[in-house]
Amino acid sequence: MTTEPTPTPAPKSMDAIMALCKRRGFIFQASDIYGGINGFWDYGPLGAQMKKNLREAWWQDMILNPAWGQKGPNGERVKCVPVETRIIQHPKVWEASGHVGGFNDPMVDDKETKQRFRADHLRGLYTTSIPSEEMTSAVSAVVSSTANPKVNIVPRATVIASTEGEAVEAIKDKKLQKLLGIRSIDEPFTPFPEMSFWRGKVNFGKGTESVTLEVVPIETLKAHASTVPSPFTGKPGHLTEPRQFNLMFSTYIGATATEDDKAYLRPETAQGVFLQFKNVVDSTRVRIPFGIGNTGTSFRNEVTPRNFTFRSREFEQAELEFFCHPSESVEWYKFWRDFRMNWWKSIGLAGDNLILREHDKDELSHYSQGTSDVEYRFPFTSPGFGELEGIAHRGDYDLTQHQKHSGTKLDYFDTTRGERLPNGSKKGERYIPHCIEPAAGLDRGVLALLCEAYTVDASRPSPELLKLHPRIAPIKAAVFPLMDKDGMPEVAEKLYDELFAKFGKTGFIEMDAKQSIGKRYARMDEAGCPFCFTIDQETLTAQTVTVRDRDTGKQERIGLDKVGAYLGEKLGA
RNA sequence: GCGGGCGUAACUCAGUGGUAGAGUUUCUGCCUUCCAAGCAGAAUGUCGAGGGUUCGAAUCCCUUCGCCCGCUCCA
Repeated sequence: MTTEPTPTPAPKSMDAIMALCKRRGFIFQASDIYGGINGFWDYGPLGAQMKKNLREAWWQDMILNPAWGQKGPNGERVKCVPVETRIIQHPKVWEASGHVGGFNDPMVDDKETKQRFRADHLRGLYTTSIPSEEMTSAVSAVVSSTANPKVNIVPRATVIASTEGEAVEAIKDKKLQKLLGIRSIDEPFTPFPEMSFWRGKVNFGKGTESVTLEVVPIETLKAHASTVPSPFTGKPGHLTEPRQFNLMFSTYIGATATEDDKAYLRPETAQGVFLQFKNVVDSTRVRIPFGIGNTGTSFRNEVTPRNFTFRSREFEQAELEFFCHPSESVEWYKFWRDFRMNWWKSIGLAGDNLILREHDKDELSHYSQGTSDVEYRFPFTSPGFGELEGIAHRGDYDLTQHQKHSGTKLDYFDTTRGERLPNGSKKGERYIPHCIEPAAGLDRGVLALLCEAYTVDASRPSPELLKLHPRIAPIKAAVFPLMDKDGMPEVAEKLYDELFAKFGKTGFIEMDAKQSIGKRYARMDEAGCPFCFTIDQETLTAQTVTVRDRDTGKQERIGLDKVGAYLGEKLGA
């Protein structure tokens, strides 16, 4: 999908947003009084309620009334059920899911310059005894196949690049050449036909030599860490062996806590769903296609937690695993992708800051037939975007993996499929369902909603406000007696009681009589409260109040007895 | 992990070796009022933490923690 280049508005000030979040009690640093703890954030009163509103909206629109009651590609109402699964599961779960082994790529550090790079990005210049002219694909195939010779050959120089082409570009730089001990490049590098290396001619100081440029195998780095030259200095002996950074948090189960009791905190909630797939099918009258939803906390030991709450080490996900027949999976994938985009729009992220980005083919996991991200242009990613939710077509990968590792059958017997039998019923079909996974980050959602809602309008008496969608706003309404006397507080109290009884389940209802009316409006603007109802002199005589709209500042006068209905309509409650 | 910036009242910040400050906020009065209004008064500090130098440290030095930016990374 190509996106039209949209004019990028000046990003909002993240500092100002963070200051407001702290000032008004949306988000605090975790363990603040101890100096904080890197990568962890707490929610204050308004933030906690706001996040709950977001979670409830998800639950409402994904579990109780999935996709707003829309019909799916099969022409029927979408059916979903919830589960609540644990943060800690059997350690083997994470071996099956692949998180323990290959969660991330091995990294190498240069001990001298302290720089770190991905081991598989290291390209080496190898001098060969075979002159460039004589190198044919037949010769190179023989050379490559003889006991993986490159493992035991140390490159003359190294450079960091994700492709050979990039590496060639990089070593055009004279300064880098000098660093790596390259006198001159005597023949430009060109790709060698049908092989994964490039060749050229280089002078390392002993005259022109034929060289190949190719990936330095990780095995070479392990076996010859002390002699492989650094890509930063050209000096050998400063690179560490490739190290696997495990992003999983580990813990120990039981009071004795030995290595045998090691367990992991989940890096995603999805696996809990796959583990209970069979139990849900067996205990609930659900039939494929259907979804299982799960919200909860996950943990990842991010290398660099940063950007406020965007990349936290502890975060909450709201994930749906939607199971369907393989033949319908692509249709369901498109259905959920489009619905999730519309859903984020419906709660206030409408506009150019939200995009749906389809992953390129080479970005996809080997098992996936499609993945899209719902991405938001955060102030700190602008003009780029940051991921809010990933919608992935996971195929039958997860159920197959767990079936293999657990030894438990996880297939599904579909009685609506197969040829029709003489008695009228279907023969049935046994298969492992495919799974479509819309996985949303609730903390990232809250952050995006806050960033989108944050508005500075210098023409207003109160320039800073949060234009939060009424469904998400933690404070739903405020009641103000214009003056703290003449019977107004008593009327306000009564109205407050009424609104509290009707809407107190959805969020806070506030009452405030302190200070000037302007300050009270300003306070509510900053907290994102969409509506303020003010009791004035006229209320006492004509039984009407003013409603002030947060976004426009406009006021209208409505009957005191109509306030409940008015607010109910606006909140969609 | 590297480099740069920052850390002083609830908030925004001033304070380059000599008694910790301003504005806002909050609170108490008064005023009585539809947009951070006015007047008077009051409250609020382990100067991020630890150590050192000094007669004396918010200030200089070392260590450490956290936040922001860039690099790096991002199943």
